[in-house]
Amino acid sequence: MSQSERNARVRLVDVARAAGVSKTTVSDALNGAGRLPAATREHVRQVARGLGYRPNATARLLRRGHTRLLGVAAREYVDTPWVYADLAYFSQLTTATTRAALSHGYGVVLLPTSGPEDCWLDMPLDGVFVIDPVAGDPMVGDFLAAGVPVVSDRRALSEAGSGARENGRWVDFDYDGAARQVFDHLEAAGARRIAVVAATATACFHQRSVGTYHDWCAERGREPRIVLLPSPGVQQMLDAVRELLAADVPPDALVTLVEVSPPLLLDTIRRLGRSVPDDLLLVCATEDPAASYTDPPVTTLSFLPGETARAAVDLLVDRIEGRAGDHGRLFSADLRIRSSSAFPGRRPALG
Amino acid sequence: MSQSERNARVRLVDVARAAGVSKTTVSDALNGAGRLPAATREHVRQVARGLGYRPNATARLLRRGHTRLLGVAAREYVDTPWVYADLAYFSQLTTATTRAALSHGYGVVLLPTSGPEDCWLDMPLDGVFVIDPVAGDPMVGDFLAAGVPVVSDRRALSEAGSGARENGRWVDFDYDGAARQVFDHLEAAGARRIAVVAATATACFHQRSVGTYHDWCAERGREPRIVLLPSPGVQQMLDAVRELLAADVPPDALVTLVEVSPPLLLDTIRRLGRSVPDDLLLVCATEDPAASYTDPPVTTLSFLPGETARAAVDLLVDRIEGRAGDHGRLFSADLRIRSSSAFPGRRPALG
DNA sequence: TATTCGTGAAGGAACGTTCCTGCACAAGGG
DNA sequence: CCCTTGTGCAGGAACGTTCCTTCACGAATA
Repeated sequence: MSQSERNARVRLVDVARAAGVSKTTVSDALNGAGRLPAATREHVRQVARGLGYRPNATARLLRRGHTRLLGVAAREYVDTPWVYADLAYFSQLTTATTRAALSHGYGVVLLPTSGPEDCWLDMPLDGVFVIDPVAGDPMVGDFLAAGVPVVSDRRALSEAGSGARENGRWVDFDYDGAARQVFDHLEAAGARRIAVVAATATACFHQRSVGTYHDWCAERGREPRIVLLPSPGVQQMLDAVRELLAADVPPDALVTLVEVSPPLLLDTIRRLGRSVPDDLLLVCATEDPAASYTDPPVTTLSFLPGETARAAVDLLVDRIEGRAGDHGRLFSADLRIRSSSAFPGRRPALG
Repeated sequence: MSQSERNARVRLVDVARAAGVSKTTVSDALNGAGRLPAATREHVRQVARGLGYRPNATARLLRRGHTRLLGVAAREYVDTPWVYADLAYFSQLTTATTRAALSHGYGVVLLPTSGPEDCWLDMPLDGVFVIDPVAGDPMVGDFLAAGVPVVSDRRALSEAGSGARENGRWVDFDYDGAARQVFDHLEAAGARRIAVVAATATACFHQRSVGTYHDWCAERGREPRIVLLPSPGVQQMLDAVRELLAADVPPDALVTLVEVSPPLLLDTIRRLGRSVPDDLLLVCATEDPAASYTDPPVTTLSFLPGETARAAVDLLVDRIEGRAGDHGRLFSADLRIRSSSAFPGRRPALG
């Protein structure tokens, strides 16, 4: 008795027995369905409340066929000692994804990026948003094969093959265009020796931006100046900047592709005896709102985590709920020009 | 035919039929259970692979009785237009929770903090971490009543009543002690006019710290100086600091309880013509690692999101998996003293 | 030769819901 | 008085697994 009492949750049939009705009646009464007189409905509810009945979520799910749960995984930095969510971009992306999902009535599951093979398939998901998949990502293929709708980038979906056309949707970025926008702007502002700080990750954003930078330099016969960080981290980042500025012919413009606190970077540059924008133009790829409150305000390149997440979730939910909709969305990064990247006298309109 | 073909996922029985065996055999073959000769096992696996069979996660869950899914909800800012996850503390807390959960083999669901009543009970969770519950929080009570183990703070659990002793575990903070530590430190460093910036949220950390500040001032016959922000936000925060420093008799120490970028705050103070720590001692409650890289480095009060999350998840998983374990953990905030809060000549040992 | 034993595999209950089908009964129309 | 219609509710299938029980059969033992 004490055994069954201890861990036996009260079920629908228990309520039915106690109320002297069938389980159909209980289910209908609690869900507001069926043809029941108010009296019966109320009576059943009383009994259910009295017994402390709570429906079993899993059983409901099985019956209903959907879980209203969306998975999110940032794959780019799989198997690194540090965690993607520590980066502002991913943090904002997951936050925005959560918000968007909730507005559609979906919960969000943060997925393991590593673990036993196929372990992600154990989660009862209605759809998945795979952020920055690695090349030939098995996760994308696994979910598509399991019939779970996926939003990821276009390349990953086409790699995954069959099932992708049916269940895959994509959200892509024009990384090349974004990088060129930055370099063109700096050149127009007078920069001739642009330096770039990026990370050596598999991060396709970094890889492609660095590639674009090489192309851009080659087209102009310039020498590329790049520092590649093995890992993100405040100290590594600042050290890289110190090293760059200590060169015999220091750069006259700096582009940071790795996340760094803009006011901190500005502070560091100041301590090195340089002045922004007089000695050095500065553009930061960052999501930190602090950039617009510094002196001078810092020009930023944002990858619009909020918009991206919203689009991804909309695409996913349309697919899940069987509505027609776009097959993908192409985003362009948002370059917000501020004083840190305009030489005095030729500042752009935007202060 | 095309209808059933289109959306009918291949099930265990389909594999069984195709392989000419029973579902038991298929289940055993795929799960490595039962007494099967290697030949049969391999044959079944071939057929399953050929049909593209993927087990249904929900059905498994129902059978197994557990989902290996943990819920996380930050309740403090329920029904505010902005989202808790935008704050560094909560962001780090959820990240750390995710990491800890994954290390135990659990996924994490970010829960809606608002929505139709009881909507959180629709999620198939093995346990829940309710961060900063509001007074008389229904979420804590609902989960406990549904037999779902909960980790939250001690007060919320005792309010929730029955079921709490059995299924509840707690993680508490010594807010009062932390606040006193800060004020005592500033007084020892020579401060006589301490100002505090906090938020008017239901945030128990802010409420209690402000209360402690009042007590602390009363004990010394000092006049409390407090600015309460209606909402967090970079602009509001900086405006509050400007207002404080513009007073006829400006404060000689500043304690910020709301999240703000330390280098940005320092920058703002500098632009107001004040110097840290000469004119103003500074202590920030923040999780931003940038604090130690500024000039001067900023004294911080951290609420140890990493440790808190790890402890909460350990407590939860112990309970779920039926292991004995602690009933709770009390944390004390981590005051890391740096140069920003030491008058020249009486700097503490820690640089 | 009759009995045990171990192996290989099938059948079916169970998990806890939802929902389709159907029955009994009362009221109303012909 | 019979047939229809509608109401109130019960029974049971289904969702797709896992796993307990049973069973057949060939080999080894008495």
